[in-house]
Amino acid sequence: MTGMPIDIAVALDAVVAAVSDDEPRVLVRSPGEHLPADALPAGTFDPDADATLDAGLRRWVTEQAQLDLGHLEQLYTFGDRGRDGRRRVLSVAYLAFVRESTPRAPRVRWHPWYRYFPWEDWRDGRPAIVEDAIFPAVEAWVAAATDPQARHDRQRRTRRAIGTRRAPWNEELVLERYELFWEIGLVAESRAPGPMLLGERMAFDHRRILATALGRVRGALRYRPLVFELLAPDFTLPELQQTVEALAGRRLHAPNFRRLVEDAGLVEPTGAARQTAGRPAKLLRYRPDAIAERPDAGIGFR
Amino acid sequence: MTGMPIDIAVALDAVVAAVSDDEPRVLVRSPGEHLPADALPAGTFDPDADATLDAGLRRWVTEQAQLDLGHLEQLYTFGDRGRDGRRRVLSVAYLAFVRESTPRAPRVRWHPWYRYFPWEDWRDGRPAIVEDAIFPAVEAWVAAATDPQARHDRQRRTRRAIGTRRAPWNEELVLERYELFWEIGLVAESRAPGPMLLGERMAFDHRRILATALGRVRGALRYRPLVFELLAPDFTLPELQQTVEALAGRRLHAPNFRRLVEDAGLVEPTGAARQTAGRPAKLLRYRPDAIAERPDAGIGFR
DNA sequence: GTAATAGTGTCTTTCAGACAGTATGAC
DNA sequence: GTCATACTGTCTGAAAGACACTATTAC
Repeated sequence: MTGMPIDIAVALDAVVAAVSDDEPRVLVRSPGEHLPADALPAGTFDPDADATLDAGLRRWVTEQAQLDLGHLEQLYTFGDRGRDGRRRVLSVAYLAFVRESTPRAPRVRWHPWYRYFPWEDWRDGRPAIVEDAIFPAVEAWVAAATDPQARHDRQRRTRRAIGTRRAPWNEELVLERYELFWEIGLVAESRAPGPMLLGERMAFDHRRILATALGRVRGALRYRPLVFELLAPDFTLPELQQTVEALAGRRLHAPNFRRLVEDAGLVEPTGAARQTAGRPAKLLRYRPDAIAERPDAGIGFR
Repeated sequence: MTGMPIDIAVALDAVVAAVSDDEPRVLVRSPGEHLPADALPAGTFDPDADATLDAGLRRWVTEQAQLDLGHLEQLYTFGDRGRDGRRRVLSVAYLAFVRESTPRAPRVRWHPWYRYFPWEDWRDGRPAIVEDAIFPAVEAWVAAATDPQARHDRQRRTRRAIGTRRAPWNEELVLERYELFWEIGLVAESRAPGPMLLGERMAFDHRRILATALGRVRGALRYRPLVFELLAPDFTLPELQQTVEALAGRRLHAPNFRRLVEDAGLVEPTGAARQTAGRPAKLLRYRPDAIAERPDAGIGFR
């Protein structure tokens, strides 16, 4: 009834994220033989070796990066035919967080996430690349549509992905933006890359997976206490804020951030303090019970 | 570097949802040979026949139910070893919406969603099953933990999944509840089912997939204009409200609902009206431009 | 003292929930 | 007129953003 069995190679791809020096970083394998550009840690799923997909993924990451993953969640399953030009047809992508970026292994490194997406970091205001490169290129693409209906569709898609005067830039639509740029030929991975290429390229469709991950992280930040997976057990409120800002890609208002976190009951003081250049900051720890009390506890900034 | 190719059978499972007569319904295959209980439409993914996972899924649903799907989104990929006791080890689940529940095919029927989850429908207040069956059973399970640490963990998990005085029932945690009941033996699919079994059973792990879907729908309702996929092109505001209530599993305040929908700019009047037993209701249509203007436009009820 | 960073109090706007009341149809 | 359903206006309270201000360190 459900057809003859057909066997397919299944890959597991890992987006392993950390934040250090206020910079979101992602674990990548450096280029080498068979690897034209940076690639995510990945491997084949072997059901005989691993009971679950999670377990298989953890095993590959340990093997390739000597790293034990903390929080792990499934991202998306990509199944385009010949998506990476090889035999593999299905790949299940996962998103993982680790507390520190110290562990290393040969051929693997922590790379700043925004090198692949320079247009996504608005912490110092709107990046020049948006004004100088993206808006003109996308506007030209919209204008190039001959059919009025097609032009209207492009207009709408553009407005959603990169905003306009009326519709502001939506920081969560990372994937929509990347796919738009891919289609227009603004990224090296495009089928027909144009003369101007944005950001660093990755192997296969790994930058698309990374875009999916960044969008997911930004959406989840508000609703779930994800950030704490990236911080040391003890941290200060400014450190927490800077980590959130790094991932959200924009600045937050410190007094309000403080109130949001405290009112949510997400943290408690340890009693100690951390030396800084100014007034010392109180050390805090995460209070896991918060999630039981308020099931949607996150840092509800807008 | 990424290991020898290993081939795996990949299944596609479809949760196809519709709302008719104020009742959320899901498309199921009726029991028969090789099918011990209701099952979701499903089939094997064949990359030679279908370029994408989506396309394969649409083909299977068309074949099994003579039904063309509208909106389709990926739900989750399940990969537990021997999850359905047969050879298949991976299954990619999708969620689809259709506007009407008219089309049919042999051995396939529209079944009320809440038959599988009677504890999820709070439209007429808290269901008796929650008070009479679920709370006692879960409390007994918590109390049965000998280790104090284990008891505390069970306590916390319970509080999150089904609430208490302080923590209210969270309508989105459908999967957490189902998994809790599965573990305690309150559903027929459990490894060790107890004497009391809640809701109708399904084949394989399909009820778990259905729980994932219901949780996803409830979460997405607030942020994305999903409901309109389930309604005829013209509809009244009360119809819209009842459809949302059916999926959310609870009643909403009509005046506020009206304001939320109108302020979001999600609908516009067609000019016509629908006859009812009282004052006629104005007919509306969905305004797709709303999503471009306010990218997070949904029906933001709490 | 100044500079630098951490932290507090309060005003204002926004928005969702409650509720009282009005409108328009069938009978 | 009554009944039933659709729709409107207004108050209220919670929460988030802006902003002015205070606190505690190093120098």
